[in-house]
Amino acid sequence: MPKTSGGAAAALKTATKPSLRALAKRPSGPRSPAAVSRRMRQIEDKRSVILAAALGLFSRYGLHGTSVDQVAARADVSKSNLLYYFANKEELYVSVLRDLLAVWLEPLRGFSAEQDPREAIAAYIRRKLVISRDQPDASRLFCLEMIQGAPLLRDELGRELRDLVDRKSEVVRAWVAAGKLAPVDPHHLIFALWAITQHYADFAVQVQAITGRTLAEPAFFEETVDNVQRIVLQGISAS
Amino acid sequence: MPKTSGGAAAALKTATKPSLRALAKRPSGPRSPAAVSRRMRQIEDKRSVILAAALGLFSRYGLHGTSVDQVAARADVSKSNLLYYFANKEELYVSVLRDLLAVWLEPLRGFSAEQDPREAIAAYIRRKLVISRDQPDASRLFCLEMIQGAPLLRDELGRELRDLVDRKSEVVRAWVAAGKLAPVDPHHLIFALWAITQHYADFAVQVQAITGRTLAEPAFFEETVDNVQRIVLQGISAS
DNA sequence: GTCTATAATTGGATAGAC
DNA sequence: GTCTATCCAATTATAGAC
Repeated sequence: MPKTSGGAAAALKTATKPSLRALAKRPSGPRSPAAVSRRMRQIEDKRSVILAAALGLFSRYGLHGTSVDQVAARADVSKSNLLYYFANKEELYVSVLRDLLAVWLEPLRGFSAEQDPREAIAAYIRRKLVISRDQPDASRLFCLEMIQGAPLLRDELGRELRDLVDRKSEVVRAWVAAGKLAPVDPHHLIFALWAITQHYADFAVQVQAITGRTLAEPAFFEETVDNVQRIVLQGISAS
Repeated sequence: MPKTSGGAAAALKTATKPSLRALAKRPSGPRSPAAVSRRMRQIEDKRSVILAAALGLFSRYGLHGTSVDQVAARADVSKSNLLYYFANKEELYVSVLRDLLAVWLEPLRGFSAEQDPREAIAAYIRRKLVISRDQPDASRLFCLEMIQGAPLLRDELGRELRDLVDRKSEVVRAWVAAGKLAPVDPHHLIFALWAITQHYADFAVQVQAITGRTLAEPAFFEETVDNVQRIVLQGISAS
């Protein structure tokens, strides 16, 4: 296997910092099979391990509350080795954030005017709560970044997020126009959906302090899905 | 006036660090009129200025993202002077947090079983949104602290918050039992109310990026109150 | 009470050997 | 690619004069 590493790997071998920096900037999407040499796999794997460790710490203690040393320790690499893969602390932080936005926006893409709104929204609530259960770190870091004014996501917020929300707002408007939904402002509806579902990740400590339970418990998870769906869809007025 | 400062002030004059430390620990509630000498007023005033400055910075950048120097600069005192009033950075931070919990819990106390649930909840939503509009810093810092696992509020969460929520949950249960409210779990309802109303403070940047508006605009504020009330009370299903 | 040093520590980042 | 050693900047906190 090592012998099969061809031109790409050889080229990478001579290249040191500069090419690695270029690599670092590429978003971690799927790559063309030809480019996936064994060496590049190792590099990507290590980057992933570091990114995962960084997410766990940044999401709890923030950028300034986390030291490079701590991330390195959790990823089981040395500090200087980490700084070989990421030029500096901020680049590491931004790399983590970048991967986040995709996860965050994904569920909303599902909405389309042909769907039944009640089913679509019920499904959306469940999907978001699954994320709050399985990826609370991602949710928390996103929240942290927002609270701080999202200095590093501001540009993307202005574009990607806004575009998506605008498109989905049209879907909601169409539902309302067709009489399939009570008259509600699309923006406020989307905010409500985001807020309630994220709450169970961001305020997990509070939820646990009050109820004594977490989404990790299947029974509590289902109970939560059911209640959130009912509140948003039916409201709480007596029928 | 200075001459009227009697025994209490004189006692304070000789006492230096120790007594000031003791003073620092006292929660900033109303004090007996006799104890409010002119000197103590000055001390309390200065503490308040520092606390306000600290809230503004901690709520944006967190404990570690804020330096004592920055707080001092914003409060218009020197760093060492600040450290005369607060033993260290953490004591300052905890002092800010302490004042917060009261603000945070206040609106919920209003609930009582005799009220009409729809009116009570509508009023609650408005009150919380007023806080999100007028005291977004408080909301954000509270959120920051929760995300980090509330290491400094954990104890109080376990008691004060839990007790209050338990009592108000009984009120909600009574409303449901009386058929005045659709069957909903009190905890999830309270979480939903908290989440949606806080969202406009904590995610203000996102709200602004998407809608181009803020709660500071009276029209947008009223529109928000109206939509949140409708979503929670009526739900979004077509009637 | 307030200020001017200054001590003491942490933590990000680099240099250079291997 | 990885490590050790080290530099350097930023900050917390204290000492001590006024």
